[in-house]
Amino acid sequence: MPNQQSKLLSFDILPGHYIRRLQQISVAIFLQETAGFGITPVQFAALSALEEFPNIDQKTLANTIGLDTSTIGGVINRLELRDLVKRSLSDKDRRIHVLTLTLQGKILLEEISPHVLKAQQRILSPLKKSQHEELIHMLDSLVKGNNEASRAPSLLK
Amino acid sequence: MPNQQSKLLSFDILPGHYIRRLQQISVAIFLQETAGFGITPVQFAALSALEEFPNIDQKTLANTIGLDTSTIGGVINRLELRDLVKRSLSDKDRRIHVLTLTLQGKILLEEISPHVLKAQQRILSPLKKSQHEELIHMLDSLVKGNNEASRAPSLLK
DNA sequence: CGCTAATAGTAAGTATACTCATCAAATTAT
DNA sequence: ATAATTTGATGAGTATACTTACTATTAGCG
Repeated sequence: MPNQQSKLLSFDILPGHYIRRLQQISVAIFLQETAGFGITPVQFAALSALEEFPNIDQKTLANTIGLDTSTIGGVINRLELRDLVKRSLSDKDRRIHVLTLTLQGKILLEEISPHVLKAQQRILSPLKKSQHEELIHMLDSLVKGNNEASRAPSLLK
Repeated sequence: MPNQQSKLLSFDILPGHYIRRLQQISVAIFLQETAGFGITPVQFAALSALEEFPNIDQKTLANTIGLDTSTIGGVINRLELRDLVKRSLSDKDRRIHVLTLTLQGKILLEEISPHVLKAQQRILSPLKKSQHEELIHMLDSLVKGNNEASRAPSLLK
């Protein structure tokens, strides 16, 4: 367990610090387990979401996986360059770019899935099996309970 | 709670996805609560670590807060530009840049601390008080148990 | 019907966070 | 002591992740 001896806040006992470290670790394990595919966690989320909800636009995809429209543009660019995703202009609304998985995208998604699963199990491995559900439940509460904070306007001027 | 209907992996039930979302939310709340200071979570961790361990070098600081030496360079640059940190060459080993908090850095750290604390409480607010300890304990286990997986493993034990 | 407001996407700028390559300085090995 | 290796720091390159500003297009209202 963490210790606290300074009279000031010690960064290393703050939830925010744990969360940041855990995110770094989670990404590292994902990349290790899926090495050779050249896919990042965000790219996997994008492909996975497009498999579940085909023909959605960039804005909807961004909302689905929790990104803003600026970030999703770059993600889709990289996936399009590798022919994993097709981006086409909508006829009904020419502002909208409709997204679909290509055949290659679908194949990659199937091939990478067991490795992604293994990565997730590795991340949770320090916990007892009984704690896995508990953790997921808490993370779910935290994300849903703070959802509106996620893309709030910056007050840094 | 999450639902799962696709035959493939659904990204939104994976721990990695929750962790990434929680990190985004955690940063957003930190920036909201500390608006006006213009300090990021990583910069706060760096200042806080330098308060606790003065006169350490960049490599040690990087290990302490869980960054690699490339990333810490930029962080220190920005803090140095704002006169919050002083970087000086070591006499004993001229490869080493020794870091110290300036007076301004110490003052900022004191002033920002209550806001950081409030941010942490806000992040945890969707959980019951009794679950806070439990979550921190699990995050601690996950980070320590997977510590070597990260490319910037922390030396904090 | 035309003007205004809202919306989808892009672009530029900042800040993590990593990789690999490079450089200078220090340490180790022969 | 010189050569080989290791080490601390930097720089280039890639990928999130956000901001504000801007363009193009559509929708809403009088």
